[in-house]
Amino acid sequence: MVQQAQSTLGDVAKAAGVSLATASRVLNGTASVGPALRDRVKRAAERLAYSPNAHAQALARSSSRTVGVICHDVGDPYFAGIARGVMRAANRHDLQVVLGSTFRDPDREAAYTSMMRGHRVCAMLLIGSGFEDRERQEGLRRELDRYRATGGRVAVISRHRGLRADAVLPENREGAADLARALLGLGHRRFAVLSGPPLLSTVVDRVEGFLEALADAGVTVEREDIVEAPSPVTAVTRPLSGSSAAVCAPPASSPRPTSWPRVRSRPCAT
Amino acid sequence: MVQQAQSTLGDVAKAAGVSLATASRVLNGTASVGPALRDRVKRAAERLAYSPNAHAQALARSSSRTVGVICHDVGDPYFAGIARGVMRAANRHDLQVVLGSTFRDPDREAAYTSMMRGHRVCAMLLIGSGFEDRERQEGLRRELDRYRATGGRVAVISRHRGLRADAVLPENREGAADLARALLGLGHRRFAVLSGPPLLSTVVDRVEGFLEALADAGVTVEREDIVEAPSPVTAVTRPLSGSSAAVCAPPASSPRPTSWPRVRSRPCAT
DNA sequence: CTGTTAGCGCCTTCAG
DNA sequence: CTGAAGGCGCTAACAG
Repeated sequence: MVQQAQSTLGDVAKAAGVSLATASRVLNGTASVGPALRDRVKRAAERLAYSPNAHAQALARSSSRTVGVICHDVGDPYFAGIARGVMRAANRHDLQVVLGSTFRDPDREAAYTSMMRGHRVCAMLLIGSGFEDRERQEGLRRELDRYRATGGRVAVISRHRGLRADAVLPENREGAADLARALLGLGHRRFAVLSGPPLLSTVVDRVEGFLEALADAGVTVEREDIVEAPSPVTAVTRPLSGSSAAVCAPPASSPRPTSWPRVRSRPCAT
Repeated sequence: MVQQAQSTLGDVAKAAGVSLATASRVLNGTASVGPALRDRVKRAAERLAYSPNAHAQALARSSSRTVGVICHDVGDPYFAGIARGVMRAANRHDLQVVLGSTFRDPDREAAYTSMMRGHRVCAMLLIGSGFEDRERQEGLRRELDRYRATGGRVAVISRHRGLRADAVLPENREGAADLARALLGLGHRRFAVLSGPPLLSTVVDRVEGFLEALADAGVTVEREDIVEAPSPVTAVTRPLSGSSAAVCAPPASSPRPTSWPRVRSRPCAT
């Protein structure tokens, strides 16, 4: 099979015997064009199997209707569920979506953000726990600030540490504290904590909230009774989210108890 | 906050006191540049928070490392799982992914394919059952053929009807037939079929396979005993895949029995 | 209404 | 090793 070249607007215009501008106009409905010409253009476009080059358009218009979505892992039901909502919204608003799965690698996350900045996405959505990594976190903040400085919008879910952005935040710390208090109320006094990888902020938050609430009641947990699962639990049919092994908060992907998680929506001052 | 303009390669070049070409070269590592200039360019780029415009690049290079993925619904564990694998592969090969969820709307599917053609993705992946719709199916075929004619690669999962493309195909018909025979072997003689929406090819295939196997044994199913769930079953915590209500094949998202599904991988002659 | 003409931001020969 | 210039495909003023 021969690799034909994609036909361009110029080709269409020529084939229709009109100017480039006219062709562009009818194909975009930008301005009214005589029925005769319009018809010829449309016919030519169809005949040449014309498909407007989105890059050229984006460049010429210097804008594009695409948003970037970055999550830890679309395969995770938690993220998949959110992604689903994003896709529905995208459909509704006729937006394109470029997706990134970091697989919980902070470097990959950084790579994605800059790649999306390069793509000039009009908005960026970061979903999932941040990382406990001073330097990288700082780098991310800078990158996002640059992005916002040139008109980009960024929103985050479940991460807040030093990111100036619209955010929806599950109250991990509070939720874990509630759990601790509930357990205390039941009369328990000795605890062990099975937590997730401590490089995830959400994990740290939950453990801290849990321990603090205990501490307030004069209960302490032995260091050795806090065990950290090095990575998401995968010994199940479907991978669970990063912190699913944390006993101090239900897995994000489990059915949401009536009162959990409490979510705080924090708009970002522009 | 003021909406600053993104700085361009030109800006960087000017700030570094070099030509556009040189700036381009150091930023792309395309050719060797004197250490002095190289340093000035890099510094300028950093200072200006330069981010190469991907669209401009794609246009100039007339190529881009992005692939398109279209599925029925990323929120569905079945598709989420596949998407996960796609993302991993994309990461490995440094490919960008633009994602589409059709929510089982054939029109939206068509919109996505042409949108991705416009984006000049280097490959397109269609995941999930096709639709039983002569006309639309034909339209899709034409669109994909045009895409392939200009160098595009297309692969499909779980759909075959008249699409010339690399494919991995679960053997719905055969699997359903197997099930029927197994049931017959158990001594059953009266059947009812709870199936999915009949506009999905996979559903039709399964039902047909099931009924045919029964027919071969001289067993028929009353028309009224074949009930079609109009849409995917959603009365569960997580949405199941389109055909999950079909009794003649396990839901795609359920743990895979040792011997199911049988998958056929059909490479596409180029 | 229709055509001409600049760019959009970057890459890439082609000379020097 | 470095710079100048043409072009990628399309849009958006401007003139007719």
